[in-house]
Amino acid sequence: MKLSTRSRYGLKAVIDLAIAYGAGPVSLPVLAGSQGISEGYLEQLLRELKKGNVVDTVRGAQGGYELTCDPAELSVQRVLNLLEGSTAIVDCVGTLHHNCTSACSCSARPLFLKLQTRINDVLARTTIRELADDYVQQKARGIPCKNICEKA
Amino acid sequence: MKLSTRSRYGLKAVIDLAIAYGAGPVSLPVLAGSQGISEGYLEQLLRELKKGNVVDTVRGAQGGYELTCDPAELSVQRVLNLLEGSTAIVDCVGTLHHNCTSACSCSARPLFLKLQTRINDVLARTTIRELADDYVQQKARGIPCKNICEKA
DNA sequence: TAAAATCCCTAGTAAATTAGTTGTCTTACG
DNA sequence: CGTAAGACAACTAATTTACTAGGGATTTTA
Repeated sequence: MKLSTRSRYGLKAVIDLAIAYGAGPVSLPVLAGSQGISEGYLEQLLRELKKGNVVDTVRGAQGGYELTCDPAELSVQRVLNLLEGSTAIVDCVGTLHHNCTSACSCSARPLFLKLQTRINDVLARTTIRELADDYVQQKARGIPCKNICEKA
Repeated sequence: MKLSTRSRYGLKAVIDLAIAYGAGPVSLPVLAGSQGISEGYLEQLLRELKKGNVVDTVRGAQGGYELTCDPAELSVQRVLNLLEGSTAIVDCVGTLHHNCTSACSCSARPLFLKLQTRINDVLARTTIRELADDYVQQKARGIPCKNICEKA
């Protein structure tokens, strides 16, 4: 059930781009530096997002990445689908072809369907803009860290 | 985001045990045969469930596995937590210790928390009894397979 | 009491996935 | 032209997943 680092890194990069939306492209070194990860790895993720038409690129000096649309119009679902390949928890409830020959007689399928519906609901309703706004506001208010960062 | 086969096999085995609840233990060969998987593999999963006190065992001939409690009192969450180790989508929203040092300044954390809440909600509210009942009824009515099993 | 049916446990392994790294090429700005 | 950027492919290392193998312990039953 874990979300891959691909998804986590990629999603955060998209949020960074949302914050910079309208202010010109952001370069890979800046995006990677913001998360402290390698440029090579993040580049792969951004390329997937470009293929999916979520980001656009500007080559050459002063170039970089930028969102193709307003963050308010961009759902988390769309982003994660590109990064993760699919957001289905089991193949037999995904939108694409599946290869479970016993889906109809599967005792756990009702659960899977219910779970998937709830997950899709959150992912489809949540926009990148919301996440970016939350983040900016949180930073502005300087909310202190309470018990969250403690290691066990 | 995928659920492992551990979870799928293990969960289905628990549903099988729920259907047989009160009628004596069910042996490993029967449980494994029901899903067409190897006994050795399923045994590992059942052992985890035993450790977690979800199933009990009876050794020797006519022995097998049985649920320790009424399926109506058994949540899917408890079962999956044992099989999957944790049902957290990212470590920083799990109940156990996590090692993300920047959880407090993480731009995607609000999403993760919301998602996890919805997932936990479904998992905690859904009982094994419900799944078993659904399954038994579906079988009894002989609902035909509509478009679900077609391969793409 | 011996044989058969069960669960118990550890260790190993093969395949797949994840998480990267490296290096070369292309494009554009100044 | 030189430098700052992205584009792309290929390779690798580490981890996780999904098993398999095989012997041991316990209980029933003939």
